[in-house]
Amino acid sequence: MVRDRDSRAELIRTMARLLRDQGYTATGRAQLLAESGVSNGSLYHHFPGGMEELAEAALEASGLAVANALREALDGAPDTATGIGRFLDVAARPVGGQPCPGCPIAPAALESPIISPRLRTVAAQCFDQWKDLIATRLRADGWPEHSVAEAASATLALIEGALLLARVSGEMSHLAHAKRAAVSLLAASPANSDKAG
Amino acid sequence: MVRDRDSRAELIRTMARLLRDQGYTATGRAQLLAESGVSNGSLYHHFPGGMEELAEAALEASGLAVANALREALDGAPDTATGIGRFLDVAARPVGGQPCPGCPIAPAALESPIISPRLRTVAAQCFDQWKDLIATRLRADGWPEHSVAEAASATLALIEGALLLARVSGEMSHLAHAKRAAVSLLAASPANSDKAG
DNA sequence: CCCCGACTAGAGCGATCACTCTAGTTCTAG
DNA sequence: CTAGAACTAGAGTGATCGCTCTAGTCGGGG
Repeated sequence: MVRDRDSRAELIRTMARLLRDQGYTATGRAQLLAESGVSNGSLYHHFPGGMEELAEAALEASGLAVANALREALDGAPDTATGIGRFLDVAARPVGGQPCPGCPIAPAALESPIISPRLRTVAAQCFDQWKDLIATRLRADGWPEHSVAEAASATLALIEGALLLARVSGEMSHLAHAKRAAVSLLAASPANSDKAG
Repeated sequence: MVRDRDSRAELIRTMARLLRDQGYTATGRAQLLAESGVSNGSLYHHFPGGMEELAEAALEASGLAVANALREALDGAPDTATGIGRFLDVAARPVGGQPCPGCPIAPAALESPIISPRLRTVAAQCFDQWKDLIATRLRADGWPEHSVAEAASATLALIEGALLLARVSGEMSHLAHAKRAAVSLLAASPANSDKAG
C-alpha cells in the first residue's frame, strides 16, 4: 500500500524544482509530466486539486528543506551572524546541476497574491518559519526581546534580496556581500549596548 | 503623426502594472488588452515583437521610474541611510489603489532566467542602475572605494528582500525594519574607521 | 478631390492549456 | 484462488494562448 509513494514524491520533487526555476504560472502540466516521468492519471489521483494543490505541497516541502538547512547552519555556529554566513555559503553552492541559485519560494510567492491566494498563504508561512528560526537563535545570543523580531526580519530580507540579485545578475558576489553585511548588522547589535544600559 | 502615442503609452503603463502585480507569464494578452482598452491590432503595430517586446519596454520604464524616485530620495537626504529610509517610506505608501506594494521588476525578473533571457538582461540592468545610484551616494558620503560596491549591493538586497517579504506577508513592518537596518548597516560604516586607520 | 502611410478593429488560426474520464494493471486482504 | 482497492496510462474535451491577416478609419500633403 506504499506503491504510490514513488510517483507522488517524484511529482513533488519535480514541481519544487520547476517552481524554484521558473515560478508557478510558467510551469505547465505538460512540462511537469515530461520531466517527472509520471502520467497524467497519476497526477490527478494523488492531487485531485490539480496543479495548484501540487504546488502547495511542493512549496511546503521546499520550505521545510530550507528550514532544516537554516536550522543546521545556525545550530552549528558560534553566533547568529556566522550561522547566516554558513547558510549563504551553502546557498551559493550549485547543487545537482541547477541552472541558477535562489530561493525556491520567492518566484512563486511574488506572483501568488493575485494568481493564487492559497499559494500566497503557504509562501508566507515559509518565510515566517525561517524568520522564527533566526529569531530563536538571536535570543540564544542574548539579544533583547524588543529588537529580536526586527533584526530577524531584516536579516531574512537581506538573505532573500541577495538570492534574488544573485539569480538575476548571475553574480554570486551578492551572496558574499550579504554575508559580510549580516555580520556587520548583527555585530552592531543592541545586545551589548542594552546590557550595558 | 503623434496620434499613436496614447495607445502605445497606455500599453506600456498597463503592462508595467501587470508585471509588477503578477509577473510575466501570468499576464495574458487578453487581460492586457481588456485592461488597457487597446485593440489587438494596435498592440502588434506598436510592438511587432509581441508580448515579450512590450514587456521589455515596460520593465525599462519601471526601472527608470524607480531610479528617478531613488535618486530624488538620495539627493534630498543628508546621508545615504536617510535617503534609503525615505525611499522605503515612499515604497510603503500605496499609490493608485495598487493591490500590493513591491518592486515592479522582481516578479518578472525571478521567472526570466529560463523563460526569457532578454527580460533577464533588462531586469539585471535595472538592478545595476539602482545599485550604481546607491554607490554614487556612498562615495559622496566619503566611503572608501574598496567597500562601496559591497555596501551598495547589500543595501539593495536589503531593500529588495524587504519589499518581497512585505508583499507576500502583507506586513508593512518589514519595510520599517529594513529602514532601521539600513541605518545600522551604513552607520557602522568603514568610512570612519578607515579614515582613522 | 485623391492618395498614402499611420493606426485600429477584430475574425480566424494552430498550438497548448488544465482537466475529465474510461479502461487496464498491480497490489493486498481474505 | 477471488474481490476489490490503489494506482497508472492515455485519449478526448472545451477553453484559452499568442499571433497573423485582412478590412477599415483617420489625417495631412499633393
